[in-house]
Amino acid sequence: MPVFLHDTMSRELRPLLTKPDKASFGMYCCGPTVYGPAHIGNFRTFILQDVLRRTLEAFGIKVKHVRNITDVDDKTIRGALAAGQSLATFTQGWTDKFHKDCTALGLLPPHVEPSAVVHIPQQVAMIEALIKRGHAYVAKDGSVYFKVCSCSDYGKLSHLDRSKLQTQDTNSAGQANDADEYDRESANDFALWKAYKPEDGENFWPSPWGKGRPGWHIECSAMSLEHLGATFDLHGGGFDLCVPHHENEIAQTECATGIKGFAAHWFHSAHLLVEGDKMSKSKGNLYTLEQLIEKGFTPNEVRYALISGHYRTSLNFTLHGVENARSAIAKLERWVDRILPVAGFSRAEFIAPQVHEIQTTWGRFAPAWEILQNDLNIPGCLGQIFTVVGEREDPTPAQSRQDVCGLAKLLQALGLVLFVPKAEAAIPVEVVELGARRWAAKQAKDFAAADQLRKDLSALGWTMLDRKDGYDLKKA
RNA sequence: GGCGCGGUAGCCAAGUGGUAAGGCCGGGCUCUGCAAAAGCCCCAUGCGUCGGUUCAAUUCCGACCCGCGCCUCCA
Repeated sequence: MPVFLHDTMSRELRPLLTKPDKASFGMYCCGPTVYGPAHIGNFRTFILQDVLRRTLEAFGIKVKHVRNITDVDDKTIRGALAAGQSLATFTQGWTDKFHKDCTALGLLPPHVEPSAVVHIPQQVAMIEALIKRGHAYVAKDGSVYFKVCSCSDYGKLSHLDRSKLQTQDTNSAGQANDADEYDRESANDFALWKAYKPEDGENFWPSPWGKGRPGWHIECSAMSLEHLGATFDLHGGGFDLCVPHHENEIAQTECATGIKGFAAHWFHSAHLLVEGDKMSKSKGNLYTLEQLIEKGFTPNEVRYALISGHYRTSLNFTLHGVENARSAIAKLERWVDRILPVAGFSRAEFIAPQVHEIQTTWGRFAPAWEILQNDLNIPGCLGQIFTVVGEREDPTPAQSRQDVCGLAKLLQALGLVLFVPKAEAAIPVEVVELGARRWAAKQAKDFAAADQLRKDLSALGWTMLDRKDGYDLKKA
């Protein structure tokens, strides 16, 4: 059974397979706009795409994953000017930060990560093709707009009825949404090329229509065409990108190339709620990975929390949820630690990729793998993993070897890592000393003194966990 | 107005035409000088409401109630 995934356009579950004439499965994902730190909502989408890619690879499909960097648009230009930096310097800084977060979260680097700025010639060529074919027009100020009414099937992704396309009189900022003001023929038309304005500073590029910069939507069309061709296998992004971004991408590419069938499959992930609220800067609930690390969570725990809901259902991200993730991971680690000696594997072997190649079996985790392949049901898969973990009877060595291999492969598909060494806080000298004295008192059966020393330790914010043969000191 | 999503235990969250996975929390037990950790056990006769279809519905159909998203920059 192949991997099945819900497709936004056809609204049905469809198999994901490489075309017979293609060497790999082409997957394009709309990447970040690098004008600030990406927040966990952005990362939920990228992590889900990463799990999809890993799942396809675990299934044996060779994937070509393309995810762009949007490094020219209103926000990046505004940000660079405000920071007094060149656009390139400004966006490189945020790109580096993005890459650092991605690595921490266990995201595999895409095979190609195109920059919009680097692909401006391709965008200009595409706009020229659109004008030539009668799908775009040049406005008085030198801007170029896409003529939506020239594209008969515009809106097919989200099943918009073009005759009922309604553009509101005002936008969310309360400003008039008036076609005349923008020199557009229709308020539905969108910019392919934006003529230079003084507030753009030094950020402009030459074009047949004068200096200016590309519109946002054309960037993705040009980059996907360049790296995956006029048609490819899957296009992903957040649900909010459906309209208008992805509708526009379809229209641009299909009208420019004359080839229908832009992306064969559309993968959209639902948005995140934070503590029950929509995420927004004004509510102060817009977490970045860095903020969560400051709160003491690991990126691995954040990743677990972000994938613990189905991708088509909005997930309520809470701090409590990350704590749940931490407990769940710890439970998994304990189980693996218990079964590893039975299977004859070490922790290092469990984490090392060669273990995954030893056997092709999934052991008792085969059902979990089946569930994951059915519409990327990660919560269902995790539930099944814990069902196995909770089984009463201990497996035989042979069985546990298969289980270990199966679980290792499954965790690799989910991108979750066990036994991540945690940076333990340094233990102050006085705490070490108090601990030693309490242990001595306990050995001497002077329990009154031992209890007092425990109290002293907790007053300093430390707890002492006794084992048979010693003790651990932990920050409370 | 158009398109779409959801309502399952204290919280989070799967799933199925045949009587509710899993995680967290909570409770009990074992262990333990104490405390913790760990292990074991328990924890929804119920899946928004009301009808319908059915031998059987939380699962299908209809109506309704509630919450939400998009149509406007946004993962």
